[in-house]
Amino acid sequence: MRVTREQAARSRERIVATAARLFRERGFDGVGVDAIMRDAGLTHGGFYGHFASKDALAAEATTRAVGDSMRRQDGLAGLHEFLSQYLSMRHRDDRARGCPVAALGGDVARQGPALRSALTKGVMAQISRIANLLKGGTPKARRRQAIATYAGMVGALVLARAVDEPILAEEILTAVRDTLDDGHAA
Amino acid sequence: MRVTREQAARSRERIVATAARLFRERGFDGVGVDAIMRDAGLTHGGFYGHFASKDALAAEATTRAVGDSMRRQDGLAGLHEFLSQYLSMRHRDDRARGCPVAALGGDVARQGPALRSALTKGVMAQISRIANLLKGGTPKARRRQAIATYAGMVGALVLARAVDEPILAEEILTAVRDTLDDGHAA
DNA sequence: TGTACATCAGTGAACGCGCGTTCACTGATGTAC
DNA sequence: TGTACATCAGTGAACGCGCGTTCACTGATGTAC
Repeated sequence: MRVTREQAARSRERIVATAARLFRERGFDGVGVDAIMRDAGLTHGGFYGHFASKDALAAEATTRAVGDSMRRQDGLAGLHEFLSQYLSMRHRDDRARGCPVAALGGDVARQGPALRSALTKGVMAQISRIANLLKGGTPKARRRQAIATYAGMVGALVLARAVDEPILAEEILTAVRDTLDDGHAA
Repeated sequence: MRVTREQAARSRERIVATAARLFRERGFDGVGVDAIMRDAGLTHGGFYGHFASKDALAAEATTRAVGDSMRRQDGLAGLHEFLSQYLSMRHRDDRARGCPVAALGGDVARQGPALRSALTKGVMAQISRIANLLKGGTPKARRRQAIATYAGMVGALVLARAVDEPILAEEILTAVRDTLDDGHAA
């Protein structure tokens, strides 16, 4: 049955938000169109009224995830707070709402160009933001340090998630957090 | 037709080696049993004479990839050489023979326990090796620094591969290489 | 050492299932008068 | 404002394809005598 135009827009919205969550949680190949639609409270047949393909949704969902992720950081006071939130067991165990670069970075190289482009924008935005949080040195040095900091963060999260022992995961997160904090203070 | 026992052992060997390569290149879900068997010069029907399941092969192939990766480092002189090899565009563009942790780390959390365990062993071995290459400080401090170094390496590689602009990829690799080299020298 | 039979590595067709996509249909919404 | 018709968001069945797995079969190897 037909629904209000406004309600249809809300449906589309819900599909994108659900996909942004599920793709991060289970990967692009780990979630089907039917799972997304069911989670959004619809049936899978209606999907193609909203999107041209699963790939098209994936690109839009990735853009959404990146945007949400950046917006979430707006409330953070500084790099120290950012680090301790990013490098936490809570973040490790919450792929669905966590950093899309860490969650999807490994897969994205095998996906379409739209998707890659969306994630690349996320990487660039994140580097710029970290660079702005750094103090002292030339802009060039700050950018270099921002890249190294972000790489350490993403690597630590990937490692902490890959490893099957929570104690080791925690050790990794703590070691990188402390090291980056030190480097920042110095 | 039946073949020599020796030849059968070589077949099995070839399947594992092929899988270790293809899984890193395209991910676990990106390669089918038939593709692996074809690449190994066999037909897919014979697969289950060698392995209980695709998952069982994946675990063995991951162990193999980790072992090969560690063995490859034996010839390296020190951390500086290791860093410049790991953080190179050549490594970025050669998933198939590169670091299995960077190639599979993102996927492994959604896979079976045998696979995760294989990759966890790789992470632990790599951390120990880097710690041994470091000089000065307590063993505890060296381990902490080794973890931070490894996280930076893995993160840099993941980012460089995720990003769709080679110039940015190179900038990331160089920035992390320089930063880690500096930290090591200091 | 030679012969006869059992074994079993590898082949290729087939099965079942899930997934992306399509399509005819429904019935409430939107629009023209 | 009310009525009649067109539109179209959403439904649910169906299609085609690929993939993991199974299986009957082949014929060379391994073994027992």
